[in-house]
Amino acid sequence: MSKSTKPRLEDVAKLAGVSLGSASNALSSPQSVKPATLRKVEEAVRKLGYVRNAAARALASNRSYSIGAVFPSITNPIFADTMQAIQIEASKLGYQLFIASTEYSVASELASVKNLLERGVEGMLFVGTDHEPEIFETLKSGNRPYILMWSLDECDTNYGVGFYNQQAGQMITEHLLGLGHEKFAVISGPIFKNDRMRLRIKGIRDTLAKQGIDLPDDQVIEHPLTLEGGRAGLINALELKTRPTALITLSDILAMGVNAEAKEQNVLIPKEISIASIDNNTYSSVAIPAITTLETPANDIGRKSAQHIIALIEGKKPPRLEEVSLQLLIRDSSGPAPKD
Amino acid sequence: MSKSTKPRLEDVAKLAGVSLGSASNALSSPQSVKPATLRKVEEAVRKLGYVRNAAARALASNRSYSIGAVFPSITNPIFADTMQAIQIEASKLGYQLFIASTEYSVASELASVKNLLERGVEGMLFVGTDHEPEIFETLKSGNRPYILMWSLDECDTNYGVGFYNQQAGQMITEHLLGLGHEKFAVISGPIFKNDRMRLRIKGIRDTLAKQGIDLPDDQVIEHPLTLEGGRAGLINALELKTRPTALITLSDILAMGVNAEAKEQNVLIPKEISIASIDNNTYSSVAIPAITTLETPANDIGRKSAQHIIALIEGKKPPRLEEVSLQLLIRDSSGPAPKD
DNA sequence: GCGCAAAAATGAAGCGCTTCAAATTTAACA
DNA sequence: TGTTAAATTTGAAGCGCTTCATTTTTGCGC
Repeated sequence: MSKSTKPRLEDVAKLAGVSLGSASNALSSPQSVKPATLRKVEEAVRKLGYVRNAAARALASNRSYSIGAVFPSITNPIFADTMQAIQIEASKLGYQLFIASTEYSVASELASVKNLLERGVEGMLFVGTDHEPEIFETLKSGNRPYILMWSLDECDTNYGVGFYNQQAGQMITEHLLGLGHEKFAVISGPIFKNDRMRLRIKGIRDTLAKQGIDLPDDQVIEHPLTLEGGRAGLINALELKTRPTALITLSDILAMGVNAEAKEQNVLIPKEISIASIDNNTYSSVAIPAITTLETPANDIGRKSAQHIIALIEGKKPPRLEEVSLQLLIRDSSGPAPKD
Repeated sequence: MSKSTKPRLEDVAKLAGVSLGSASNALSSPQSVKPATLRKVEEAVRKLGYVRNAAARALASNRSYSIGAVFPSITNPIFADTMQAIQIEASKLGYQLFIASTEYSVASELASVKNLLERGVEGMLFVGTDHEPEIFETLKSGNRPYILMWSLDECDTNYGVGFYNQQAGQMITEHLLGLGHEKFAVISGPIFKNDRMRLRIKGIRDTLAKQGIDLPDDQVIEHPLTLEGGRAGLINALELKTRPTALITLSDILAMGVNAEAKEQNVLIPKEISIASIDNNTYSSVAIPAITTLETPANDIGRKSAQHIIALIEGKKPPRLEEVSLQLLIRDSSGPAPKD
């Protein structure tokens, strides 16, 4: 009894003794067939080991029940949390998530989008606002909704779920200002085409300016978003003309690198230099010293984004901008400015 | 000039002045059409903003050029690395990766597999060997190849890419034995349906047994794979009848939790108790103390798995078992057994 | 039991592509 | 230039499903 070829819905229908149309209805809208029919179809499905063919379904119905999300990186834990939240929520609502990652390469993003579009995703999620205009044009002309996650600052007329990165910069700066710091430096991830970094820096700079503190460009140190980036950043910071007493890292992984390098260089945190960060990834609470950071609710962003994009797909009207709340977690890496 | 409806390949063909078949060939096997034809088609594609319909392609060709991977968790950095490596490699070879995550729930795995199968994946990747037999049966009857990642120990006749977890257990134990330790405890993640945990424990137990050291069940402490799990594990370990001087955590995240709790309880690592782990995730090198761990090459596993599954899909014969190499990274969390 | 509206089932059309046998064009060589 | 084989192109069939206009069955009130 060899299953030479995969059973089709027609085989199911035949075995169940119903028409193809009824078999289809039984699977797609069970409430529209008689219980007896449903039962017969379900049994035939089981007997045959029938598996629906999503490609045929998508082709015939012009629906794929899938959404796409493009991330800068899969391995950054903060995005992993968001991905997970999106997946769980989408799955609850009957949608499948397709993930693309550009590994912070701008060039490949358009290619990823096209690929997802070919795949028939009905809506898309992006991180941040800095993307090739062609991407948005493609989406719009294809009539596909999309949502920008994380950054509300420059969402323009797009849908967004996230927070204001400038405000994030402001909050973390005010914390350090409140501790009496006056000499600042910032370690950022790559800034090109990254609105989160750009706007956080702007928030920091503006907040400092209000106190009459200048943050010249050379005090904003740019490195890759890795532990090594953080280490290199601290080394650079220590070589600055005026050595900072407060160091803001724009992502926790940089802060962890700073921690590690500080230990090697025998720099005391927070005695000599305070570190404050933005993200709150899983590991920053157990870093030594534990990192003071602004929690950006990656989970909430993912969950809400999934809800909103699916609402848009289904013709509903979610709020255009959804703001999630930031929370300052004061831990051990920040302290009063040293008095010299 | 409204694009009322999405352009089809037929529209492209018409605009390019070639037949539907030629247009298809131009896109799928460019070398099989004349350069002039190719050029005309490409231009028409550009003019129309044509996007291929993967569903139609898949339906007509019975190929989806996609693979599926089922992970226990998206957020564990060790799996994130593997996912990333698979994606990069698959993409290079012209395949798309679909990721499913069961969040360590056995029940949902079969559902995930069915979903991926509906979606037309041509091959699948799993973590470990402990899966519902029904999953493998479904795959086999559907004639879909699959590969088991991470665990070679009990691959039976399946294809596998990974290492021997028993050997991993042995290696980490021998390191501690070499430091003179005699009192051991293990903190494991959930063991049910998790061959990695089970086999690592067996490796540890057997190695200890050879030295005449017994590892009774109550010295194997089971907690979720979280920082909190690690913390709770240390607390349990300290309450054991014979307090261990050597603690093996079966995943780095547990070791980080132990680190954190040890600090709070004023337990000195490695002076009073040595910690050795298995994984080497991104963050364990900067933990304080830095965690001695057995590096399991998550990237290699991902890359090789992608290569092998695609080889299988394309009818080639990759090696049935591919072993990746383990490396002991001795850092600060392990040291000589205290002499009392 | 009858008639009628509502519910359920039917079956054929068609979604947009690939494929392949057949037809046509090109290239090679005498 | 003529012939033939090789290289291209063509166009129709069909992948497995959903959909929807029709037909058939069911349920209800009298």
